[in-house]
Amino acid sequence: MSETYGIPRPSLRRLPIYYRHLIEMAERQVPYVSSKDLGQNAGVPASQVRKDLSYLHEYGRPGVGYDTKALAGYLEEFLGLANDKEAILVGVGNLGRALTLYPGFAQYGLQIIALFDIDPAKIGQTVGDREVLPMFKLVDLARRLKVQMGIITVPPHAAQEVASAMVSGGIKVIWNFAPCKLTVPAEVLVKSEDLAAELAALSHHIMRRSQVLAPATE
Amino acid sequence: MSETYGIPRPSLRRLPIYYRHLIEMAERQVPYVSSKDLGQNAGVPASQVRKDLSYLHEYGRPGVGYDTKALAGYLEEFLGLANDKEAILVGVGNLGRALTLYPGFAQYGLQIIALFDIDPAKIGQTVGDREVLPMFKLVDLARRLKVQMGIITVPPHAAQEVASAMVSGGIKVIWNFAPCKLTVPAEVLVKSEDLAAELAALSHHIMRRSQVLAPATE
DNA sequence: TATACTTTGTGACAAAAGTAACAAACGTTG
DNA sequence: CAACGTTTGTTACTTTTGTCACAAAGTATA
Ligand SMILES: NC(=O)c1ccc[n+]([C@@H]2O[C@H](COP(=O)([O-])OP(=O)(O)OC[C@H]3O[C@@H](n4cnc5c(N)ncnc54)[C@H](O)[C@@H]3O)[C@@H](O)[C@H]2O)c1
Ligand SMILES: NC(=O)c1ccc[n+]([C@@H]2O[C@H](COP(=O)([O-])OP(=O)(O)OC[C@H]3O[C@@H](n4cnc5c(N)ncnc54)[C@H](O)[C@@H]3O)[C@@H](O)[C@H]2O)c1
Repeated sequence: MSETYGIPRPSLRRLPIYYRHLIEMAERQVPYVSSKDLGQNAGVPASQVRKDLSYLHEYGRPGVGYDTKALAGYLEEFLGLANDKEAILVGVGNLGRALTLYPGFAQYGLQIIALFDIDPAKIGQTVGDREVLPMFKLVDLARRLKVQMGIITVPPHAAQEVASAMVSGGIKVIWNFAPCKLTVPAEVLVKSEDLAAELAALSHHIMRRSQVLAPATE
Repeated sequence: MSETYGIPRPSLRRLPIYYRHLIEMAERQVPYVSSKDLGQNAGVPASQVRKDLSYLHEYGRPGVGYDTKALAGYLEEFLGLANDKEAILVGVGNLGRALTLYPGFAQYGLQIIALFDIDPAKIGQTVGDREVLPMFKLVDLARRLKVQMGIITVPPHAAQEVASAMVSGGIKVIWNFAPCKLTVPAEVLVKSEDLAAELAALSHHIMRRSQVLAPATE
């Protein structure tokens, strides 16, 4: 069962897309949004949208659509976007810096409250108001501040040790950008973002595409 | 049918993970790798690995496993990782810079051959040996060099116009990091990496987790 | 060679996800 | 208010994906 307290995983992952469209529509003062609308924006059929929303228990009005603000508010609550979520980020390299400086995450309630690195040259530097701290402070800080999320942007060979430190610090959710497998206790959730793997899958498409399109002899 | 020339999409996306483990094992001179091994590394059951590999037509040896180098080589060919794929990247901000400077993509055959931005302050700058070019050069350059992939790392409000320019330049595959929907002709493949949406889905888990774990009264 | 292990490939089955269809609900228009 | 178009919630169905189980194929050992 890949369910997550009642809602299938693929549905859950579509909700933020709907949410984003609703916010946009709310800004434009559009009072109602239809499943057709939401579907076109998300690239899924309207029936899919209705099914996804039926897992939640917020209802729309036949002939009209969904109340824009009400549904946006409900999704915000369901996804916990209004709740503040505090995170630490380890590995202040190019990617870590980009994630730290990205303002979009704050709109979803994420606060990156501390940065860590092993490189003495980086420790003490400031990135977006936050100072880069040495690794030995990680476990204690995470524990003291009850940090909810850990973001890993170190090279893969260092990722496991960072993950273990986060676990020691009581962190229960890890967002991992290093291309490797992490071993953690069962109660810890690891979500990996493997961009290189996505690229490799895309690479296959590019090949097949040029094969199909180039020798147009047939 | 979400098949991709015979192989289901989820299987295709697991292949790079297997590939990575095989490369590691090859470096350690391990001659054979079993489906159990591959599965543990990828976080899927061994039967899943065998099924995925059965879509390709490279076979393993019962009682032994898969020939490490042979399978790695076959996956490399199947995924087209050895083929050079030329890409342009538009939007040399924090994320664009990180992607440009990341050496890992080159291992998968990706060459980012040109950078573009609209900001006069960035045009002419150099990022990892590549000069940032003005937007008006995009279409012509893409067409002349038969660029295969476009990478979009501009703010969402600018993404559609960039995508359209890429299409005009004959680009057939777009890797989009802006959190928005892109409308392109059917023959163009868009793969979107929506990190904020992933975060929002994670946010839901964090909420549910703290609810389940904190009030342990029941 | 016989026997005791491993491990593969696959076909049958189970679960999950997506699609389509439609009655019921609603608004609008004349 | 009746007729018509729109849109919902849900059910039934199809397709896709994942899991399991096992015969067959291989290795190792005595
Ligand atoms: N940059 C990208 O576009 C990109 C794309 C895909 C994947 N990734 C992955 O993301 C991760 C980070 O990539 P990057 O480009 O930012 O790398 P980077 O080399 O720029 O940064 C890595 C940082 O981690 C620090 N670090 C190394 N070992 C550490 C340790 N044991 N503890 C704490 N800090 C440590 C380094 O000092 C450095 O600051 C890598 O795993 C990479 O494979 C990056
Ligand atoms: N940085 C992150 O961690 C992160 C995370 C999730 C999503 N994103 C998305 O990735 C994209 C880039 O993020 P970023 O943090 O690098 O932003 P950024 O503001 O640092 O960089 C954006 C760049 O795009 C350029 N640009 C703007 N309009 C343009 C146009 N019309 N044509 C060409 N170039 C243009 C800007 O000059 C700037 O250099 C955004 O869409 C953002 O939402 C970023």
